[in-house]
Amino acid sequence: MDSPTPGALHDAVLGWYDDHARELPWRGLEATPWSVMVSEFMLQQTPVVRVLPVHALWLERWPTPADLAAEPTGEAVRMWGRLGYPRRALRLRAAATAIVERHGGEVPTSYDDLLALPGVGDYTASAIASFAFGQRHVVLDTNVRRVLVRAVSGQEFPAPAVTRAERDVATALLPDDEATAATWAVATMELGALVCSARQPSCDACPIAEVCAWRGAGFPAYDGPPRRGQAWAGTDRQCRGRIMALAREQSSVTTAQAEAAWPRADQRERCLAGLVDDGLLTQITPGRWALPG
DNA sequence: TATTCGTGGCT
DNA sequence: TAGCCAAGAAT
Repeated sequence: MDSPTPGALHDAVLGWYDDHARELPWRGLEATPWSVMVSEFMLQQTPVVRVLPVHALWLERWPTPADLAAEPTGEAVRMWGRLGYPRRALRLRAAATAIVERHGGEVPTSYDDLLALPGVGDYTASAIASFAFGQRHVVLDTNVRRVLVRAVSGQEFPAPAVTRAERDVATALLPDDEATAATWAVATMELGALVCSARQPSCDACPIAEVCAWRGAGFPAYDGPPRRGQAWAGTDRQCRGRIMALAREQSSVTTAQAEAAWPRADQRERCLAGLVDDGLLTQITPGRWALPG
């Protein structure tokens, strides 16, 4: 099978996106850079359907970075709800503060300035620069990585961490034109999210199925290094989650409530101390904790 | 580079 | 049903 020309690949994916893109609040002409930025923080490791209602609440309450920066960190954590990884709420508020202090309250437009913000790594900086400002960047998230490794390399799943080869492939495929590159980035992500999914890809609905190397090779199973699952039962994360759920629901958490939520003493105390150390909780009196005010 | 860090739906 | 997985970042 001949390799497709980049132009043909672009046309197929961009055409598919034009017909099948979801209408999301952080897309479209009315979306501000701040709305895009909030969405990118929330979408880190969290599905779109769960982000939608929380994103709406945040943008209604804090329509600008300055609005969020003016609030106590505990309010950000409470409004984060059950999205998970609540340190993202702290980082988003810290990023808002940095935007006020360093960028006059406007979300910075350059990749380097974005990358310097708390909670912003390579993916998020590229995504904001591309989606909010229409710039040309390689945007390598889990969806794009899966699409490219399947279509180009013929493997079911990408390696645990981004490889040089992956980035080279993504760079080579990035359209030259700035606006087209930005649409390409969101289109390849959308293709991975809606069609080229991890478990049950809908190859019959895929615009590049005919040139997909993985499909062409007969869908060989992943044979790379084992991908570590995330342990949950009995972990500190579960313990921390229980305590944070109490803190969000109530004005404070007592020792007795924490004991009821997590009987194992040494782990409970370690997690409480860790949450305080992370800035997610404050010990307001001996034996009583609350979200930071 | 390998771990850690929430939450919940899906198969 | 018990994993697997979801627009990652920080350390």
